[in-house]
Formats: sequence, C-alpha cells, structure tokens
Amino acid sequence: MLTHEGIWTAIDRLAAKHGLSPSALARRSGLDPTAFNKSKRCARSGKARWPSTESIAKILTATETRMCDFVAMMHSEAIMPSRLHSVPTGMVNARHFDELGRPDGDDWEQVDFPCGGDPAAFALEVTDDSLAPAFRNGEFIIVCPSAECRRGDRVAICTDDGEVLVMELVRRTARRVSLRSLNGAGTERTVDRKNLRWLYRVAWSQY
DNA sequence: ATTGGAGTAGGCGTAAAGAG
DNA sequence: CTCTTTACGCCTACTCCAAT
Repeated sequence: MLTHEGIWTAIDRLAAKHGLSPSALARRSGLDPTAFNKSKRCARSGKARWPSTESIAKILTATETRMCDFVAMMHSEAIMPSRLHSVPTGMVNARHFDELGRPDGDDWEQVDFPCGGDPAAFALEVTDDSLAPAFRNGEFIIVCPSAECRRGDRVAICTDDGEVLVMELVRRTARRVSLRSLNGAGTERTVDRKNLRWLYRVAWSQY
C-alpha cells in the first residue's frame, strides 16, 4: 500500500543511498532544490502533500532506480540495521553461514549504515565487477532474510555445493528455482530446491 | 573572524486539473 | 467558463560547516 509517509521515506532513502540530501537529489533530477523540503511535505492546513508521478519518474531516472526497488524502500523490510555484518562477495561461501543461514565465522566485519531495521539482515561487499552493471565494485548489497521474494527480485542464494550467489529470481516452482545472472549476459541457471539451503531477497544496496 | 556553499523553512505566484 | 485545489518553482532569510 502506498502511504504518504512511505513515499517520502523512500525519497529520503533513495537520496541517502546515492550519498545525497533530498535537496541535492531534487537538483540532480532537474527539480527545484526545495521540492523535497520537509516543510513542503504537508500543507499549512496539515494536509499531506504528495510528490507527483512526474517528480518520482525524474528521480528514478536520475538515479537509474527501478520502480520496484523504489517501492521496496517504502516498506519496513527494506530498512537496514544501523550496524550489519558484512563479508566480501569475492570470498563468501556457505561456511560463512550457520545452519539457519545466519552470518557465522570470523571473516565478517561490522559496517555502519544510516538507518535501523531488520535484525536478521546482513551485507555483502562487492569486491569485483562480476555483478556489474547491477552492482558496482565497492557497493554493499543488503540482504534481508525476512523479506518476501517475488519474480524479478534480486536475491542471494546458498546452494548445497557451498556456493553463495547474487542473481535475479526468474521463476520459482515447487521443485526448482530459476535465476538469471546480473552481469548483463543474461545467463540462466536452475537450482533444485532440495539443493538450495536458503534464498533471501536483496532489499537494498549502498555505494 | 570571515566567506562561500549547501541545505532548509516558509511565503508567494503559477499552471494544470477537476468540479460545478 | 469560473472557481478551487494542488504540486511545484522562485525567492528570501536563516543555519551550519568547511575553507581561508
């Protein structure tokens, strides 16, 4: 459901994700720098003011953000804890997780993020270009185990072979999960569900 | 201490859309 | 057509902070 608070929260989060203030995001998008001022989010009468679809379209274009990712920022499951466990994508594998799919071992580092939320979330630090253009080298991928996964979502999976992969969820049946690579090649991969330890949604990324 | 830039609050005007 | 509503741009004033 769209709420006034949710949409403004998403704008704030989108700005923060790109290291911008709301006014800087507005300026970059070709809008007036004051367009997203907190003082303009409610009329003097107290009535809620909503950004136009045109403004939303402009900030999504300026930040190369998909609508589904923007919508995810409105909801609580997309909120990051203030301090997350993080491990580089170049070294991550099944031994970094316990039997319940929680971060485990000594390789995890603590990384601070600007807001709090899902206590089960963890971060993967992108350390190469294997996930480009979806995720850049140096970017942090925030994985939320409690978030529901849908077709088209970016997900992190752990297989029985010990692989941990970040891909796009293409299809999920009772027996199999189909995934697509994020590196632009569009390579598809199917994993039997019995060989899948866990599948979590990528709710957020931050550079 | 001064200066300049960024960010924000708030007032006002404008254009577009909807209602009557 | 007129009136009302609403989002947004323009503008000024102010605060904060870093650089000089």
